[in-house]
Amino acid sequence: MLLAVDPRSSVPLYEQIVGQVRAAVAAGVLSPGDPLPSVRQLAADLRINPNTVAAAYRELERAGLTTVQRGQGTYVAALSDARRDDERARVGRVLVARLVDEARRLGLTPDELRAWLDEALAAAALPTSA
Amino acid sequence: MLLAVDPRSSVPLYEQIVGQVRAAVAAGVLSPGDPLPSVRQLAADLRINPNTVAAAYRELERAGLTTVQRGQGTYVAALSDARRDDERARVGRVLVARLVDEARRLGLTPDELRAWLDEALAAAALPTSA
Amino acid sequence: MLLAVDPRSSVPLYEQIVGQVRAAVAAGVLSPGDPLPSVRQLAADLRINPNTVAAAYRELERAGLTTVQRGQGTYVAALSDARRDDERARVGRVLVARLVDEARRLGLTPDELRAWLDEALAAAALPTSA
Amino acid sequence: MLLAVDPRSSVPLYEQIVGQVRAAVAAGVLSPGDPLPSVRQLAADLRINPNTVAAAYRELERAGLTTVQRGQGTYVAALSDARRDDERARVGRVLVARLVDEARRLGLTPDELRAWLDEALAAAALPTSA
DNA sequence: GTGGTCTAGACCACT
DNA sequence: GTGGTCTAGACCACC
Repeated sequence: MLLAVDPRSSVPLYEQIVGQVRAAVAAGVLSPGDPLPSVRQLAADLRINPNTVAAAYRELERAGLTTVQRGQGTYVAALSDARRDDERARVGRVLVARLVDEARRLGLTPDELRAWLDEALAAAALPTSA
Repeated sequence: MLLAVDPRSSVPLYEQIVGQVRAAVAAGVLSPGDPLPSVRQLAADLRINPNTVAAAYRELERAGLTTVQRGQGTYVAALSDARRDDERARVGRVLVARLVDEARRLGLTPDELRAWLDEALAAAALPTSA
Repeated sequence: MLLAVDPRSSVPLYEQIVGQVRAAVAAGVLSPGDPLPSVRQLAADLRINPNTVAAAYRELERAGLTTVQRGQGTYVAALSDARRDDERARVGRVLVARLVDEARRLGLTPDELRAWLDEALAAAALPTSA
Repeated sequence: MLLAVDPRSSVPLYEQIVGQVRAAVAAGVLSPGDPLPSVRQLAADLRINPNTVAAAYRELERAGLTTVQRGQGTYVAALSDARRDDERARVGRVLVARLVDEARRLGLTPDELRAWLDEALAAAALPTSA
């Protein structure tokens, strides 16, 4: 099971799905031509309404990340390298924005966030360049 | 005028107010015992609905940043103690660690993360110092 | 009443609404800051389900043609001149595509279409340049 | 191979087939009495579902372009008479007039319309001559 | 079987 | 009051 949703999150279910597919495409977990689960199948797996899955798939299709073969199913679209980099950046920005949003609620300061980020990066030993 | 809101922001008006009061307290612009403007006064100044200001004040009170003197008004509460700061830092580090963890899976670089963080902080207009 | 839909058309109701708002914005009938009818009001006027109107408004908002003021309503967004020209071209292309689509079903040829277009343009005496 | 289809086009497969047969008849590539490939043969050639081919043949038969000899196959019908051409032209002119009418309201120029028409014709791959 | 559209009705957050 | 989300269930075109 590639996808999972948290019904208690304040993030809408369909946005959770969109975000996870976006992330999977950006990370290369999903490649062009790969099929997505059918609307009904995914809805059954996630125990949510098919319309909710359909809303997520519609958004992915409009964003150009998937193509729909009528009567066949939904597939990951071919993306140019530049487009895929855009996706990667987009997903990254969303992750960071989520952090900042939560930090705002907690009253954390930018300096604290930057310091903690440097700490965590050092600990995780991420590659220093793309 | 200490406070200002942007009605077109996606951040709820009442959270904008909460965040700015939080920042003012953290920055020492507002000190324990200082009065906040009355709900009606602030609503008139910001040209927003008094209910919205009241919602913000309610959240501040719940968060322990202010105390309400019935019939008198709202005042900045005594600052939370050092233990509360520790807790804040712990939560913050967890949030940042989660971001770094997800970023690693996506192959994002530290430089990208730092740049996006600065972007998001600028957009959110968080207080610039503790 | 600015908007009208044809329930017998094969074009989805929500796309009819989107198309008409797009056209109204491109033609300057709707200007930045103008309010759109509320979702419920328009649904009642058109005698369709509010969800259908909401789907149209959601698409307009994602396309950047409208801004939503939470709790207030939906308004036409400010557009750059370039963006507005893009809209105009987009609407024009949609109109032409609709013609070509119908022509395809009828088995009309490109030469016929071009000849009839020239005829109709001469009859209508459209301005010869923008 | 006379026919080819694009499974990723938004034009239904069966309509692609119908349009191509129509074009072939109009262009004289197919003459009255000529046989069409069998449903199964064409489906195999195009690697699509025989039901889809059958749907296309059904529409051609309904449109009067082909006749079905039970147990024998499908053949191109005798061409429709001059009156049918007149009717076609009448409908075509109405469609074009509608476009020009709407274009005038939007302030579109003849040059733009002609350019977009050429674009759309190229994209739709209509037959290039009657 | 696939996805697409629409209706109906519910609940929510925000103003 | 406003729009946003979700469920349930229907019907459709296409393969």
